[in-house]
Amino acid sequence: MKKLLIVDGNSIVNRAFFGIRPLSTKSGLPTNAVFGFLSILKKHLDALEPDYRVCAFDVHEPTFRHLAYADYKGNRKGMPDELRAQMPYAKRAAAALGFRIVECPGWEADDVLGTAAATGDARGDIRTYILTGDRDSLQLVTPTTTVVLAKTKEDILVTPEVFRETYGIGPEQFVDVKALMGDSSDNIPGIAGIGEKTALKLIAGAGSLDALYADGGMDGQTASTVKKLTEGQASAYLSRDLATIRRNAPIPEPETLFESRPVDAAAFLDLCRELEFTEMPKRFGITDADASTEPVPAAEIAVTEAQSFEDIECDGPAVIVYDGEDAAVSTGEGQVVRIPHADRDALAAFLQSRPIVCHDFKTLLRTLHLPGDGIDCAYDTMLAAYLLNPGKSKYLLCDTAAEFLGTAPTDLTSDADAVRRLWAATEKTLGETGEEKLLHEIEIPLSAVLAGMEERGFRIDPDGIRRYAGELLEEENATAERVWFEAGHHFNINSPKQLGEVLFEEIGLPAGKKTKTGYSTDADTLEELRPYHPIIGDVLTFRQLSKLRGTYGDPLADAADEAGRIHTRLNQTGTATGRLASSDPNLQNIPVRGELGRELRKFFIAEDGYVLVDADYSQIELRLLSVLADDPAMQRAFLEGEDIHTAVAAEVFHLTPDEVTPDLRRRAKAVNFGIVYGIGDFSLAKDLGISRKQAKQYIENYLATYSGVAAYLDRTVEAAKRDGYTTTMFGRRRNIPELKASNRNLRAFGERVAMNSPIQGTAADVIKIAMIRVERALKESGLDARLIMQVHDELILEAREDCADEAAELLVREMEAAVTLPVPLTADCGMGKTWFEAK
DNA sequence: TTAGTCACG
DNA sequence: ACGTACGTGACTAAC
Repeated sequence: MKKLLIVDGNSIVNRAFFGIRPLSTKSGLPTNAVFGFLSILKKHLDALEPDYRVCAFDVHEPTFRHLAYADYKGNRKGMPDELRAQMPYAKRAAAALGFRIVECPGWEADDVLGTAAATGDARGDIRTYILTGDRDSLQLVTPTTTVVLAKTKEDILVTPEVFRETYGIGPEQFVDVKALMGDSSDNIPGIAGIGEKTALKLIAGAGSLDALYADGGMDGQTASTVKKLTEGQASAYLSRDLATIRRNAPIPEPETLFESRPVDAAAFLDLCRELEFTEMPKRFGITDADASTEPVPAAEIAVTEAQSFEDIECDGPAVIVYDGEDAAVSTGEGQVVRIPHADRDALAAFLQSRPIVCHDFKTLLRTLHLPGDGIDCAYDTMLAAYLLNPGKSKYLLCDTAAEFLGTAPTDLTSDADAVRRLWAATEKTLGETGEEKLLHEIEIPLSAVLAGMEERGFRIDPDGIRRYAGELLEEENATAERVWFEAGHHFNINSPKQLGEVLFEEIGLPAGKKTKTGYSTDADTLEELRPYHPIIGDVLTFRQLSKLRGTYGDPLADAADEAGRIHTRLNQTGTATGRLASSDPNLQNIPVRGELGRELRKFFIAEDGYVLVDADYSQIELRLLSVLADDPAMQRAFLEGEDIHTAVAAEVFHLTPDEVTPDLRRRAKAVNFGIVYGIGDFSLAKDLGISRKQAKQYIENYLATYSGVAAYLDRTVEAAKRDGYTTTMFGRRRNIPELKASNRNLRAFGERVAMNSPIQGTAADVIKIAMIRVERALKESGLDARLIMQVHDELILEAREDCADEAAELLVREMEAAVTLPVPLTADCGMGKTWFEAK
C-alpha cells in the first residue's frame, strides 16, 4: 500500500511556535515556528516515509460558519503577529519539501484534512497518516487512516484500536460525545452540566446521539440527566454540527493528492538562507550539489597565482585568509591572489609588513603561533559580525557571508573575496549601530591579547591532579556502596531516572513537587529530603565526588601539554552579553566555593621561578549599576568605602551598619543579586527560604530606598521594548526578540535579560579594557609577567618572582584605571605559587 | 542529540 | 493558572 501523509499545517506550526523559544533573523524576522515545523516534518518524514505528501492550511478569511455563528470561535485569540508573519514561510518550506499545499477559502484546514483522508479511504489502496496536534481530528480515524498526535514529549499514533482503548468508544462516536460535553476552546456549547465522563457514558450506552434521543434512549438515566438532555437537545445537535469535520471540501484537482512530488532543493536552500537556518539543509540531507549541476559563482573573481608574498601588490590593508596550508589575499574588488603551500615564515613576515583584514584574527595568530603585537589588524569580520548580533553560537565565514552577503563562499579564493565584501558591509552597519569604537578599541586589540593567553596556557600539576582524582574515586566507591546498601540493591546513581525510582518509589520518600520527565533529584530537592533518610546525604556526597572526579580529575590532567600547561580556548564570540567563554577545558568554572573542590586550585601552579598574581574587581556589577542608574544613595556607599551588602541591609532595614547581623547581610546580598538578575519575589523567597510575601516586601523596600535603581530598571526595559535591544556603557548591543513575544513567560524572561545585560555587559567591557591595558603596560614596563587567565571579574598573571610585586601593583593600577567613574573601582590582589594561595 | 545536573562569575 | 533570577561549559544517561 502506498502511504499518504497529510499534515495539519496550522496546528503543527502553531505547536512549534509555542513550543520553541523565540528565534529570529538578524533583521528581526521571527523564525521559531518555521524551525520547529521543519523539525517536526523531518521527524515524521523519516518515520513514515510517505509516498505522497499533503499539507493543509487555513485561509484567513471569515468562513461561512463564522458568518453563520457570529461568536463561533469568538474567544479563540487571534494569531500573534510574530506567528502570522511566519505562515508564508512555513508554506514555502512545505512546498519545497514536496508537499502539495491545499487551502480552501471558506473552509478550515480540518475540513481539508477530512476530505483528503476520506478520498484516501475511498480508494482503498492508500494508508493515510494525519499529522496534527489537535484532538479534534481523532474523529477521522478509520481502519486505513491513522492520526498521529504530535504532543510535546512524544507522539501518539491513534488507530481505531488505540482510540477505543483510550475512550471506550469508537472514533465515529467522537462527535456525538463532543455534542454533549462541548469544547470551550472551540466555543462549542454542548449541554450545560454534562462533562466528559457523563458524555462518554451516555454515548457508549446509547451508541449514538440519535439513538440517545430516540424513543427509550434515555431509559435508566436519572431525572436530572434526562432533564438536561431534553432541554439541551437543540444545543447538542448544533454542537455536533460544529464539531463535525467536513469531508466535502472543494479541494482543487483532488487527483493530484496522490502524486509524488520532487523536493525542490534550490527553493529549500533559498528559504534556509533567508531564515538563517544554517544547519537545516544538512539535517534534510540537501546540499548545494542538489540545487544545481553547476555552482553559481558568487561574483566575478579574477584569481591569479603567486609563488611568494613579495609578488603581491595592493593598496590599503591586505584582506587575507589562511587555512593552515594555502593562503589567499584579496587585493581589490574581485581580485584574489592565491599562494599555494604558503611558507609560514613568509606569511608571518607578510602579515607584519602591512595592515591586514581577516575573519578571526585570534585563530590566525594561533595557527601561526605569532605574538599579537607587531601585526596591525585593521579589521576582523568575525568580531564585527559578533558585535552586530551577539546571540549566535558560531561565526563561521560561510555563515556570516550567507547572512550579510547572501552568498556562501565555497573555496579559499571566494573566501578572500567574501571577507573583503563583508568588511565593507559590516563596517557600514557597525557605523549605524555605533559599535565601531568597540570593535577597533576593544575587540580587535583584545583578540591579540587572548591569543597570547591561550598560547601561554596555565601550568598545572597533572600528577597531583591524578592523585587527587584517585582519592576521590576511592571515596566515591565507598559512598556508592553505602547508597546501594541503603537502597537494598545496585543501581546507577548517576542516572536521575534510576535514582528517582529508588528514592520515590522504592523507599517512598515524598516526591519533590518538581517533575518534568520524572522525579526531580537536583541538590535543592534532595537537601530538603535529607532529614528523612540517610541515603540522601550519601547520594549528595556521591554526586559531589563524582562531579569533581569526572569533570576536574583526569580530564584536566589529560588536557595538559608536555610542559604541563593547559591552553584553554577563550572564545570571544561565545556569549550574548560580551563576556568571554572558556572551553576545552573550561577554566572559568574551577571549583572555589566548596572546601574539597577548592583543593583543586593547589594544582594550578606557576612556572618554576614564577608566581601567580591574581586580582579581582570588588563588586564590579553593583558599582556599575550605581553608575548606570545614577543612584546617589548607592554611590554614596561605594564612595565611603562601605561593604555594599552591609550598607544595603542597613538602609533597607533602617539600622546602623553595626546593627546589621550576618544574617541580615546575607539577605541583603541575595537581594543585590536579585536586582542584577532582574528580580522576582518567587526566586528570592526560594533562595532565602522566606515567604514570597516577605520577599516581595524586601524588594519593595529596596527599590524605595534606591529609587534611582528602580527608575533605571524601568527605563531600561522600556527602551529595550522600544528599540529591540539593550546597550552597555560602551555601546555594546544585545538584541532581545523575546520582548516582543506574546507568551507572557517569554516576555518576562526578555525583561529580566534587558535588566541584566547592560550590567553584565558593561562589566565585560571594563575588564576587556583592563586586559588590553595590563598587557600593554606589562610590555612597556619590561617586567617578566604576562596575563594567563580571565574569569569574568578576575585576572591572573604569571610573573617572575623578582617582578611579582611590581607586576601586582601594575595589575591593580591598570584594572582600577580601566574606566573613570563617579565611584571608585577597586581590585583586590593576592599572590602565590598556586591559584589556591593567590586567590 | 537532549535532558538533567552542577561547576563558576 | 502558570512559572519563576543573569551568563556560561562539561559530563552522564538515555533516547
